[in-house]
Amino acid sequence: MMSQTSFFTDSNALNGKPANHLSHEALKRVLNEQQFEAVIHGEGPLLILAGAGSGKTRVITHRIARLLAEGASPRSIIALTFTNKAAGEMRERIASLSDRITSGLWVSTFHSACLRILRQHAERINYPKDFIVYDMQDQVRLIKLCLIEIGLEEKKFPARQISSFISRFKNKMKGPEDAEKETRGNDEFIKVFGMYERRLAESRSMDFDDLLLKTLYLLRNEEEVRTGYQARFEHILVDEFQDTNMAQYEIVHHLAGKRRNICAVGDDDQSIYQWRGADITNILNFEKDFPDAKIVLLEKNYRSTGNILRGASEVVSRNIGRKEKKLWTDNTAGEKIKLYTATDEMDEAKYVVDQTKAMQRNDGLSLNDVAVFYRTNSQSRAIEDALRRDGFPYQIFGGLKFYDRKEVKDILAYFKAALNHFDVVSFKRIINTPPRGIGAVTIAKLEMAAITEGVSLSAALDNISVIQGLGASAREKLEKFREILSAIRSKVTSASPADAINEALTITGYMDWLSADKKSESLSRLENLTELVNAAEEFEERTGENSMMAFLDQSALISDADKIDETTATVKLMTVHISKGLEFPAVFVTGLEDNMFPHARSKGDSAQMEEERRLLYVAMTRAKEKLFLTHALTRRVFGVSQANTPSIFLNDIPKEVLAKSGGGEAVTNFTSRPGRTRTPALTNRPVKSFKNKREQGEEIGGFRVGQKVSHPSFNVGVIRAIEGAGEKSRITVYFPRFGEKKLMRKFAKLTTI
DNA sequence: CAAGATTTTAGTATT
DNA sequence: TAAAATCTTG
Repeated sequence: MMSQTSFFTDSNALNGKPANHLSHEALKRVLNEQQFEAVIHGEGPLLILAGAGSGKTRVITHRIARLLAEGASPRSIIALTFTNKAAGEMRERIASLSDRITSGLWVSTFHSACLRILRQHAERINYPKDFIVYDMQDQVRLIKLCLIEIGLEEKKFPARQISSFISRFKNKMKGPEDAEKETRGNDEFIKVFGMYERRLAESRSMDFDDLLLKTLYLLRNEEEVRTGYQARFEHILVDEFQDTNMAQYEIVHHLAGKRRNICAVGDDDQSIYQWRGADITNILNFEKDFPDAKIVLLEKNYRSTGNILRGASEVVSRNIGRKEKKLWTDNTAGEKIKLYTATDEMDEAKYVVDQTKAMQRNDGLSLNDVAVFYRTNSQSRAIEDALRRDGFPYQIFGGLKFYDRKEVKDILAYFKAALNHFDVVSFKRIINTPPRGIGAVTIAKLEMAAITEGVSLSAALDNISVIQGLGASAREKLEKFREILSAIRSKVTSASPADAINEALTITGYMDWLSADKKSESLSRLENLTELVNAAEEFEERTGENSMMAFLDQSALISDADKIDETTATVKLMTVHISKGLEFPAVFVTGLEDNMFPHARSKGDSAQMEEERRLLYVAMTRAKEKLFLTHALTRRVFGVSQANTPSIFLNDIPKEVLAKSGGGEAVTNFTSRPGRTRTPALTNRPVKSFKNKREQGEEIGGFRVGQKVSHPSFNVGVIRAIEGAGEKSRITVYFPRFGEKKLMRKFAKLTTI
């Protein structure tokens, strides 16, 4: 996928005589000087700063192949990536480069490597070997349970937000005690955090952060474990190092031990997950932690044309606090970057379709060569509609994951609850799903019994007589549920995952429940459940595993982006985040508007604005030959048509690499400036260049500047400005919670108050 | 208790 | 707009 064609075919051609193709001479032929140095570097820490498209995956894979050729045992090497997709790709390429048997070689994501370690040694930290992995949804559910128990309103303390706060602390290896010191005055949060950690442990479950933290704990405190892995892993390679968090860094450190054979590869300009706890200092401080580290800079870009590279570099160069680097390329300047001003999101989508059509016709591009990026998932709709209208097949990535779907999670929850009877979240999820007449009151009684008896909910259920004040019908219903759960339990051990799931659909009554419902939604849910059985079958075939636990583990750790289908020609639609690590001959980056990209929520925070900028850099550098940037003058957001000015980032693309089109009359407030003018990125300055701006107090069509208005979606706000009159007039309103919005009067349902 | 009505909310999501 | 959360009613 990230191949530089000539090299790739080269390595295939050499399959017959692999011993030679990893010699210095041979390597020199397929690698540039810096890549070569990185590949043959011997013992000791190595940091590879690899710009976009500079061939970092090739360096890692060649390095591993070379280590193997030099006689290193496969089991002495571990390569850590962030996605399953990256891991899979890497594994494949190593296999094609190396003639050695690579079994025993670990190429996996951080999380699956940790899970593997933990399944091995869980008992040392008082967890059963069959602990459950909680995904984000489970995590939020558990937090909700804590909120209820503490008596906090979810309104004031949104569980999702709390979960990300908690995660941020855990990412920095901090617990509730540390939070207490750092968030003085936020007693509620500390309370929830504390209870969450307790309940999680009581559930014998681990969230994603735990997978890292508990592994780290093992490595730190269990000498036998630590020395065991240190002895084994003589070489550690870490990809996307800029996106590691503190815990991951520590894990790498501990694994490396005294040998310190760490090879870290990354690019600070491509760090786009800081909002999730990625700690860019890991890469910026590598040299401080390893003063003797060999540092290799990969600055030659093989992917993009000169113009694309130039435009992208200028955008990211506005960031402060980055490692200065000068990406360059031998490639021709190529076509200019095209900038299209659309009237609205439909026009934007039409442009995408028209240009795609033209490229197919004139340049012989396959639909597989075309990708459309956007900042937020909701933007995909207009583009989907347009593609569908013209009969273009497309695939969409991101959004709701298969394993996150309600019906899939429901069924899997039965197995989690069956495997681990301490798992509260799963138990509560299924006790009345499908509805079987067990309501809040009955559950409360069951819970009460569990607490007074000091046992799990599941254990209390198995001993119904301990439940106080239970009516005859409630008892009967609980009894029935108990039977269902125990039937599932017996299937877990007696049947393969696919068969077990298939039978669970009947045993639980889920199938009947959905079939009885005539809504089309239920139909698609049924299809998803069939798909789940298929997925389990496929899993068994692929891995040779037939334990339910293994299937559950992968369901928690896998994502949809892993299954990009290359076989059928489709246009690929995805968020910019998902695009990282991919490349396409033709790329559209859409919605380049103020408040969309950069996103409204990032404004006023310089760190977040820098990340938005890097995000655009990542997006632009995915393109090999053709890059289209689009922005729309108005866009429907949450059902309201909103006028948007172009993204300020566009100002930073030199005009000599740009070709503008579209928009015509209305391109205001946007001038392309070459050179190094620094954009004031941080201020939410009022929109300039209003035509016919009204003075305070003057009334236009029932509205005047300074007036308070109410909006169905954005609540109460104050009118800042009114442009134009009649049908076309636009009103700029400041909403305290949503910021400044420029609304079309025609559409905005504003009422004066 | 559950279905239907109403209200609320709105980002990105490698694991 | 649309999905999810919450409230209302049978």
